[in-house]
Amino acid sequence: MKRFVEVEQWLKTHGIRLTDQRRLVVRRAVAYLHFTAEELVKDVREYDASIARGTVYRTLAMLQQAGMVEKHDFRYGPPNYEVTFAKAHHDHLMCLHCGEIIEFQEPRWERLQDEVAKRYKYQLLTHTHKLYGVCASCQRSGEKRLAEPPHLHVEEMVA
Amino acid sequence: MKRFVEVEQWLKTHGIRLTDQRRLVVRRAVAYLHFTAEELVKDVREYDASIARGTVYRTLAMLQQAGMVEKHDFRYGPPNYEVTFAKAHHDHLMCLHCGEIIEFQEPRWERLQDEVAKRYKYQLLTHTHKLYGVCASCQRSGEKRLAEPPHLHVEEMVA
DNA sequence: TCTGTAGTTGAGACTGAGTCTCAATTGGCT
DNA sequence: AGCCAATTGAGACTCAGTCTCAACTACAGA
Repeated sequence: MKRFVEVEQWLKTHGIRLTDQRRLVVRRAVAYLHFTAEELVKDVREYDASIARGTVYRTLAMLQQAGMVEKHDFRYGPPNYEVTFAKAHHDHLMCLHCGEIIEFQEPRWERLQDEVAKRYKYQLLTHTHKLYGVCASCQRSGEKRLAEPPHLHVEEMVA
Repeated sequence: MKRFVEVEQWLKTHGIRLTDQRRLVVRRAVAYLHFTAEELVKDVREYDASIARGTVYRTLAMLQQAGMVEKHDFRYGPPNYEVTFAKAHHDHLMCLHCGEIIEFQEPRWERLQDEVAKRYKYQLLTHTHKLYGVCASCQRSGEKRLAEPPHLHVEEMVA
């Protein structure tokens, strides 16, 4: 992971005032790949029990605004956040059994999209493209039950 | 719209027991293009004030299960339901200013999807593909404010 | 380094959307 | 017509997220 100073610098240049709470939220966020707001709330509270839930939500909204994280509505459970800082655009493929999320790029899509937008005279701003299926290993284990919301592992705090 | 008898017949063959409440919910649902659960609750209550909110949600879940409606998570507000009874697969293009939703088909996508799924050895089940932008008329009127959840018009009860 | 102030925070009440429970009711097979 | 499993209404409950406001704090400027 990038030195954290870089991220802080970047936040400052985006007019974001740095507080201890924000530093913590951002640090913990970058330690994840995908996470839900509530998971992050729980996680940061292990480092600072007094941090308010509202603060986490506010910070996430701010980071999203600044383009550092993206909010994704997957099919099950609450929205998932993803840190996209210095990351190329990609779409998602999700396993409905184990909740695994694969990110992939497919430039040919982007072209088709532009075509569709032109067809309807839309000025395209964003898009979401999500594929849902069953991953190879779940196919093998032949599980029957349907997806729980994807589960995350807590990693160590980034220095 | 199709004669309602047809729809009822179809429900029966899908093992769905017909009750007055279900008949009402289904009739009102097919009167819309896209609607949210709460909009439908409010709407059916104009015909039967005593209908329980839970009944509407249960019926929607059932119709979804049976493949008669689809649930879409658009970017703003609660999920949107769409009656897909006897309707070909399509994706969506939404205007972030006025909430207009355009349905379009793009078979070339389906092929690309299969390719991606194969690449990761996924068995593909479904997908969602949503484009967001600004429609031609909103571009002209140059509105600044961002999307309210799409707004619906209540149509007359289908006979 | 100090200060003023606009921006940020914690706490907790509040909201919206959806789920659950359970006793009472009902559809539809026989 | 009678039976009983499925369905319903009512309302309590949950979960995720928002809002309010007094107290606190980052940081630009003196």
